[in-house]
Amino acid sequence: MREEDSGSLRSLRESNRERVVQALRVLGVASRAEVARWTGLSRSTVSSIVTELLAAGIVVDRADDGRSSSAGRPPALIALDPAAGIAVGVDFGKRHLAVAAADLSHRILAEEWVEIPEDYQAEEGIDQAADLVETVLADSEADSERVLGVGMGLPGPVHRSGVVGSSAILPGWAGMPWAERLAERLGLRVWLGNDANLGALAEGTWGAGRGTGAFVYLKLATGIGAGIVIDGKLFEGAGGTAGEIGHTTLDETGEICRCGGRGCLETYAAGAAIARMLSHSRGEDLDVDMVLSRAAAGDPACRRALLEAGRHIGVAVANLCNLVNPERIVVGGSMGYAGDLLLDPLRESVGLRAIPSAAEDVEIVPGELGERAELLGAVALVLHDAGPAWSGRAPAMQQAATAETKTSRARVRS
Amino acid sequence: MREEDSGSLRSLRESNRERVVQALRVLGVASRAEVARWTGLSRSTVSSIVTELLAAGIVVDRADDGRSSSAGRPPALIALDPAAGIAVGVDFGKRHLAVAAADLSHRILAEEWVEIPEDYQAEEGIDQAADLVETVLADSEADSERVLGVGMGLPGPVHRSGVVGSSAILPGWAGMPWAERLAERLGLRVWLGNDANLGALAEGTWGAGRGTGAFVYLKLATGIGAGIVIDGKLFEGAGGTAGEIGHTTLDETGEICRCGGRGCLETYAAGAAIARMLSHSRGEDLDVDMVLSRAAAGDPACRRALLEAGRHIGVAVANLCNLVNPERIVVGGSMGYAGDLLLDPLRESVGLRAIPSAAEDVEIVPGELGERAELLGAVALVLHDAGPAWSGRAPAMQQAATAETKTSRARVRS
DNA sequence: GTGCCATTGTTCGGAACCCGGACAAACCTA
DNA sequence: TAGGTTTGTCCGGGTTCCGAACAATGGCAC
Repeated sequence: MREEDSGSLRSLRESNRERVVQALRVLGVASRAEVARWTGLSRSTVSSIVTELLAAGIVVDRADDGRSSSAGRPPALIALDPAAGIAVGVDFGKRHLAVAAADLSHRILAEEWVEIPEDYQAEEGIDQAADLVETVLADSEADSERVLGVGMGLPGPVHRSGVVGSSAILPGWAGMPWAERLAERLGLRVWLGNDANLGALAEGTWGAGRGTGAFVYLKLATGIGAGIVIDGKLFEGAGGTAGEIGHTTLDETGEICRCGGRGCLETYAAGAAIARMLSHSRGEDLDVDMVLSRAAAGDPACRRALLEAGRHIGVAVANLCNLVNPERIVVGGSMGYAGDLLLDPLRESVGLRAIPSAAEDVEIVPGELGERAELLGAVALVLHDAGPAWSGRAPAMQQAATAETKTSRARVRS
Repeated sequence: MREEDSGSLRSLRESNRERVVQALRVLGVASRAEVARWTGLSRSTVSSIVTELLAAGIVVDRADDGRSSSAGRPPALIALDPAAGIAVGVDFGKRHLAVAAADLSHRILAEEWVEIPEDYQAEEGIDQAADLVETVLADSEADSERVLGVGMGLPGPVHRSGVVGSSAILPGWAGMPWAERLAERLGLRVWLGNDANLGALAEGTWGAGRGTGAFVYLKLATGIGAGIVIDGKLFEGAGGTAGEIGHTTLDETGEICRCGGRGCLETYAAGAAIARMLSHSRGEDLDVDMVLSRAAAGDPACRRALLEAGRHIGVAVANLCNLVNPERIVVGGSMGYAGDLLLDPLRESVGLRAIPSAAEDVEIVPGELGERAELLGAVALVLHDAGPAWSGRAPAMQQAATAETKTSRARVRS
């Protein structure tokens, strides 16, 4: 048992408080009774916790919602106070940089998306991101005191230590703790995450992964990555780099990959590989987006390329299904928009290669959040990880509650 | 939130009680103070819980352990009452059937291991297992009232529904809920598990997987399977069939595998495949054990076969490391005994093919429990899953505690 | 409109629980 | 033998959850 205080009454209260917040995160606007039903706690307990949260300014009354009231006393609606915290998300891509600021209810307050030149260097990237964060925060008119922190998504392995691993997309970034740099530059706390993991977080919270016990988010873009979510929690593995499906060996004698392996999936089916292959055979300079739009328009070579990519990806996904046996696979990333042009051969491959029970258990669907999945995930990363910061605020919160409550049954030791 | 009663005081007590039991499971014989330190609970809480457990007969005093006492009052040692429950484990292999009975402290009371003809049918297997369970229970002189249940391990995918999937080892078993049959025959509750998962459970509890955040048990025998343990809990996936690494596609154009795929790892490197290959080239009928002993004796062809198997397995394990990023991989199963003859090429393969950070994070070690891993895991399955049965007994337990305690501060409503 | 009903939110008492401190017990060392 | 140390128990204090009772509030039947 490594938890520091689990088992105590305090931790029980804390987990119940977190549960109420989670309920409001999911329900949006709700009455205390609804929260009680959702959490399984009694109305009295919920009432007590909500009183604390109100005093702490985490929750606010929401006068009325215009909902048709049923028989009985009309509920007093509450919701998370959007103004209680601002989370910033930063998403680095191969050629784009996106930044968004959102409140606790996940409403996006301001957002920026800029194209940046390929193969930009890390320093430039960080600088530009910092500038953009400042712009976005200014646009959102957020109280700077309320900014909880910044979530930063990178397309490559992110080790638990905070060091970025070698990546096919951002080769120059390896080996340095760039999150710290951004944190220093902005004076804000920064959480770092792999882009596929962040996409998984987002799709699992608001998108196609909701309500599953185990699902995998597959990001098909310039590179190929995956994020594994188990029981609503991201599974990151020992070092934080779980989900690197792009380096599944498809052919032991294949092309040497940047990762040091041979015949990795990425060398066959990543956006970069497809574009390179078609550019070569066509003699013109294509990128993934062009391939996708031409395929949609009916270009046979581009369709064929997607079909083969789907099959190749399907082999790796079949392996994944055998190993992880997920309930659902959510496909996102720019190539995910190819729809069934890519998904059908992928499904076919999985059906042929995964063991029958695993193939039957899994459902392969496109993502619901589109190209903003990673960005939303970066925001979610802050909201989830900064959530426990409320427990840091808890003493103050309880004092506030005490001051508010006349019959101060709750008191704080020191 | 689906838990029925989590968040309440009762559930807190229950989880603390379970924690104390878990501490005793791990520590064996211990003082209350040691348990308090291990669990992080206060001495008073532990004392109170232990009083309950003593009254319920789950825990007993262990007069003295002959341990050299340090300065201070000598501890009053306690331990789980071995007589409080008996768990039976059944392990089906390709050519063997093993049954063991163990007490709560995991001491094996009786054990049987019989060779059975290859390709035995399911009905025969179940019958023979039932007979053997009865023999073992008789040998162990166990009070039949105290038998908690039977854990049953099968070498093939076991779906959550209880239906056995198609397996290369037990082809005739697919599609039927054999656990129910055994349960009816014995009049005992039966838990069903995949053999690799059970091995993982065992190695994670007592063997080479202890203390890891995420580890994988790799069973290399007639077939190849894996069990994934995350935070001490078995990860089984949506349908309960996670870990089927044996059907990783190594070559899309390879031999057709029993599972319906092509070029699966098992067709290259499973014990059955190696034996078949060598038998063919030698013109004599070899089985895995013979290959292993000859390799150990220096036979070059057998050594070569193991080397190549190791490399092939390494490819699939590298994929697994990329996806799951485990901290450790524990290799068991009969082929695991080949030691570095197999593990060195396996490690080499992983080093070459897994992404560097994942390869650095992982440690590949042989299992510590040998051929009994699966059997012990079957026992552990019962002890873990029947553990919560104590909560069913909890009311009685509390009444007992009340009767025992003079100043009965604890009371029970109904 | 009036009385009944359903639902909600609050409050209060009861009970369960954990913790810290006090204390006796028991052993070791000097 | 005295002092120190660790252990197990007990008690008081404080926290927490729950159930029941109650007031508030609006819908609905008549």
